[in-house]
Amino acid sequence: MSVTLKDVAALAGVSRSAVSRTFTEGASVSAKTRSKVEKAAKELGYSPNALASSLTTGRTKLIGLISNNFHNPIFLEVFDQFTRALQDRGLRPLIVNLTDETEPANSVRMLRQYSVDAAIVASSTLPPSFAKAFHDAGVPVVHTFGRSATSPEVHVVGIDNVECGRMAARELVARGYRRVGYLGGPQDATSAMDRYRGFMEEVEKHPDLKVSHSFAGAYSFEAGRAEMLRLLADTPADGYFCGDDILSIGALSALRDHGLEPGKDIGIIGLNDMEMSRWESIDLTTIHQPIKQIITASVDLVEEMLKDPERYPEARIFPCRVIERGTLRPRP
Amino acid sequence: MSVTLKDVAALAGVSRSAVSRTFTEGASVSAKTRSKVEKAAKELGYSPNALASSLTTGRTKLIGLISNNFHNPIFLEVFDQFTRALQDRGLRPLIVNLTDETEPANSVRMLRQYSVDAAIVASSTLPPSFAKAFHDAGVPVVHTFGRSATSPEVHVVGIDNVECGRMAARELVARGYRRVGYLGGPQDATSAMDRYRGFMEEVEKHPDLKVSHSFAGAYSFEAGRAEMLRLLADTPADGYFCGDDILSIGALSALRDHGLEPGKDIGIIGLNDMEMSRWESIDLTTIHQPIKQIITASVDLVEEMLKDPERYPEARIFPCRVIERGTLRPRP
DNA sequence: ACAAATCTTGCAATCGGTTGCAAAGATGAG
DNA sequence: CTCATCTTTGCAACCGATTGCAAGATTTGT
Repeated sequence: MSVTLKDVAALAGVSRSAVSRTFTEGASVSAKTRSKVEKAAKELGYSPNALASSLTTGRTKLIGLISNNFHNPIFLEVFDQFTRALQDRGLRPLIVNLTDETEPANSVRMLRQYSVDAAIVASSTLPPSFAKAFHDAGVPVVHTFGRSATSPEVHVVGIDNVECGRMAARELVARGYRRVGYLGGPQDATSAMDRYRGFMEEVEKHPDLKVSHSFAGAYSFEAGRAEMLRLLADTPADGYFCGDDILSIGALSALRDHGLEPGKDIGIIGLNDMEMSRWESIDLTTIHQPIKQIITASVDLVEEMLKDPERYPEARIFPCRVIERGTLRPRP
Repeated sequence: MSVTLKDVAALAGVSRSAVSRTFTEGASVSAKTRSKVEKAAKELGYSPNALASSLTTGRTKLIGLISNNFHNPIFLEVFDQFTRALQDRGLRPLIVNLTDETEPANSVRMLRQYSVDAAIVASSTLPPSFAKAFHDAGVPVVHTFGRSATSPEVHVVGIDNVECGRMAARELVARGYRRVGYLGGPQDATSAMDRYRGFMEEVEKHPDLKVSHSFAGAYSFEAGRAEMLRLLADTPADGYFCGDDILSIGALSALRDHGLEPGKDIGIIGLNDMEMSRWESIDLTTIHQPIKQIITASVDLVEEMLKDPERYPEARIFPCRVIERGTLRPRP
């Protein structure tokens, strides 16, 4: 079958310990032994069994990557970045695709069975308690795109959703929209509610505004489109903050169906700045979320937790900024 | 730290073997022992260490999932389906994100270090030799979206790309397009070349047709758009087969920029039928690739290989069909 | 109630590595 | 050249499980 430590040791004429040591960083082996071992290893095509060694070292370099967002195209970018960032640092992503029914306890158990060194919960819709379940089970965890808090119970990396809500509201107001609406993600998503809070907080400073809000059933094209179609059937607002680019794109599709020109007849501002928003046919004005930095920071935190598991939970919140494109009328 | 077999055995007052046996299917344990053990296990919150047991059983239930397609939105659907299909059967996906430089040897080594039970290469752009490298290293492998062959060297699941090329050509001809073009993916992608072959084979039956072809730099929106813009600068064809929906969508964007109406001025037929193609603003006529069936079949094959590693390589090829939408003029 | 057949159970070896410890070897100072 | 010091090495125990085997416990048949 597969070649083991013992085989290499036999061929090289040294003890198993010697072989083990040549493959572990910073162990004491003479140059002579090392070269004998390396020669034998190459000859046999040996490579150490990571799982077996994890038994004694207690480190698997496996990182659980948990998400429930397999329908928002932004998550392909997220997975791309996460998987690369992890493997660049010698860590291996073990994916968990949360379906609606899966309860936290299940994923926690599963990831513990595989002795993951840490877990990353990548979702803006899961509650802080979900991430906390890992922490409580002794699995270091960072909640990426999680709810920001001044004293979080687990590491959180993401943006200030409330502030983004305000930012969007300010932007609509500054461009002279007077009937403004919030079109958010599902009401049980923490991100949707936080963005809503910020939005309302800001618009309430302007008593002359007419304000409305509604929530789509999911962060998806279809949900955004359906919700906007519903709004258009009645008296719509003239400027909307859509809680996510994919909702915005759905909403844009609804507008065009009604022969309305986005940015002229009705304004839309999104959130995320995903690749697609840049497409000429979409050209969405949106709030940029610095995905790359967020992911790098998340993986940084994972590494730091591996060094010091007792590390005090921290929130790393990144600033967002408005990206000017074609779906809002210009500032006066 | 974490609770082990021994702890449970001690608390339950039985041997370690007894505990192990209550947790392994079909082992011989009396009802009495079993209940004692289960009680103790629950009390301690014990769950067996999958990695430790893999040492003796030789099964990790880890499946390597290897891809280089992190920019085509269809792959979010693919990942969604794969991860669910695997975890529904108690298997765990270990992701490898192939960047351009990564050579096969690296991923093979890495996955062997983690003793994956099998590997799935999910890519239409990688050559058969890539998948074969896993096979040669003793890792059971299935190449999903791989090149179909009558006697493949490894399991292949996918579609007949040559036939899809023919199908697209027939469709264009039947609808009266006389100047037809192939706009394919990168030339080093096997799928792009196979689709090209089929397309040419079919159009060459009609000597009166004017035929052209070109290849985009990647399977991406930007590449499709760029290539179509280039074509429009000269004398474009009147009907195109774009080798992938995302290329098509890029091409459509280029057409609209030039004030051309897809389906009227210039016809486009894609391949994949990804979610986005259904969007009203895109409404792409395309060849449907049965992703779900392909993935289910791939995971089926994985399971069968686990039972019988010597299984003879097999190609499972699924039929495709044209989905009529708005980017080709109707058949006469 | 007894022998034979069938179940259960614990012992101990094993999977592929790692690591503390003490002995052996190398190096340097005097 | 001797002794003290620092490296290198192999032994053996261990990580957390599984499993063949033989002994002990139960069940079954008569």
